[in-house]
Amino acid sequence: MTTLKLHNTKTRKREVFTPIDPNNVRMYVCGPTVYDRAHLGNARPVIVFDVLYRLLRHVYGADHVTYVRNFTDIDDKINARSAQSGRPIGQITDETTQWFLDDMAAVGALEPDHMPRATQYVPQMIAMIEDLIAKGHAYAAEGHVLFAVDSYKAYGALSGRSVDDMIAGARVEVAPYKRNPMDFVLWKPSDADTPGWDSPWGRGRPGWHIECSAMAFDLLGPHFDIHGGGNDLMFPHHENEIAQSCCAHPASGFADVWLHNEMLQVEGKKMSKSLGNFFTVRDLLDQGVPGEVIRFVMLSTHYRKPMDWTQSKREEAEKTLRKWYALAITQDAGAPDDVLIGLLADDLNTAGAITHLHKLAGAGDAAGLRAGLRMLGMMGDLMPEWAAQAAFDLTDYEAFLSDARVTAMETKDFSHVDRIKAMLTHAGVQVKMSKDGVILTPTADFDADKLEVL
RNA sequence: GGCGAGUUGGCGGAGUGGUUACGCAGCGGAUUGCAAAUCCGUGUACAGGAGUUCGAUUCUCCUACUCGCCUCCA
Repeated sequence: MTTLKLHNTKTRKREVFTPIDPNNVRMYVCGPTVYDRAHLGNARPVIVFDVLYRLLRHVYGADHVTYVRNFTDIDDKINARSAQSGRPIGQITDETTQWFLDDMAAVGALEPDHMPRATQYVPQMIAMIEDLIAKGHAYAAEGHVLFAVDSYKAYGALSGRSVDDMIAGARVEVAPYKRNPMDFVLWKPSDADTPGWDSPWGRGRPGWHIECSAMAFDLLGPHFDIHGGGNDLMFPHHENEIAQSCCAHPASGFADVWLHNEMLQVEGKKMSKSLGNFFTVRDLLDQGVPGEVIRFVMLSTHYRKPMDWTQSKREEAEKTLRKWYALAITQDAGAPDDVLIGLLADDLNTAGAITHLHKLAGAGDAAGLRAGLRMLGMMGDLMPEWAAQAAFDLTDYEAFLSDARVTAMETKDFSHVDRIKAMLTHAGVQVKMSKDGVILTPTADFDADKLEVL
């Protein structure tokens, strides 16, 4: 069996992965808060953990992996969006959830086995909060319930911070009802205009962190294998999840392995609305960037390194995929080879895997290339339309150019041929002329309108 | 200030205690009416300093720089 190694944030080491139960390898990844389109950065963890999901299924069997990714549909950002737009919350979250699923499918992500929504797990959250209060790890105050960080000695272990350091950092919300400034909210009261559920502490809504703890517990149990997410979630979200779950289920240990992907940048800078380089996955798709190109670019950088989205990477990825698909389509996929699996098993070396695909392509191994592409979640059973050679019927132009060329061969006057060629090139058509004839291929820049001058 | 990640050739990006990936671009050649495409060949790198070692880009320490988090942002 393949030995899987993963970099565990908890220990800051690359460790051999040993599943708790090889017949049911369990993974939880923090999903989106559904209030708007997913931006490109949101796609990174989805794609990274999708590769891990595929790898786990490959190693342990498709029926022996349980992957959970939640939808956070209770959140003050959603409430704010509703108040501002006047639209009902349910409408916003339903719509946004579907957008997310559509966009992630477009970048080749498989759907997880379970996609729980926070709104469906409020009773479990309340039960967990009650349990934490009963065990002395939480307290109710002024309609809130707060987690007492002093009650959990290991608080801060994941992110390497001590409570004292964090208080020294001083940017914590101080509230009169908090015993310790670092205590965080498990439950908070809702006014009449805010969504709320009845609870022992009055009508209110859960805090963000308890949502994930409760859903993970309900679907995966108190002790499971892998918990993933972006490294910006490490603190406070994941730290708080650990505190809640470990205190509610002291003997369990929660997740064995913590995986965090690095952030995404755009042309060397953090993506932000103020810099004007903010865009969504849908924006790219609408611009005609194929989902597989997005996926390819994402996978070309190791998940624990900052990944820079640039125009040149996008173009290079598209060029490479076109070339590979043309070769891979000629044969059915075999099984992915051991070298490729070995690379992925080594802490998800997707960049190394792509290099390996370059080698397979260079060797003309169509079946191997196709299997490798499939393993990485690219190229299904059919040639993707965007990469197909004949996206536009150029046969008339081929005949036209070919005739002109035959004439030119006799007259030795190639000026007419050169003019036609220049126009075709200008329209984004690749012109290949050889002894065998003329072949026209549309490129990424193909623009049919520019052909009309002919 | 605290915590963490990173710094590899023109660009992107792996990896390794000794033999200098890979892709793109470049250069040379084959081919071509000219090109393109293709094929063949080819140059350039491990932030700086100290240490460990027979030997370090790879291990340890220090410095510099970059980035992220410390505010319910993946």
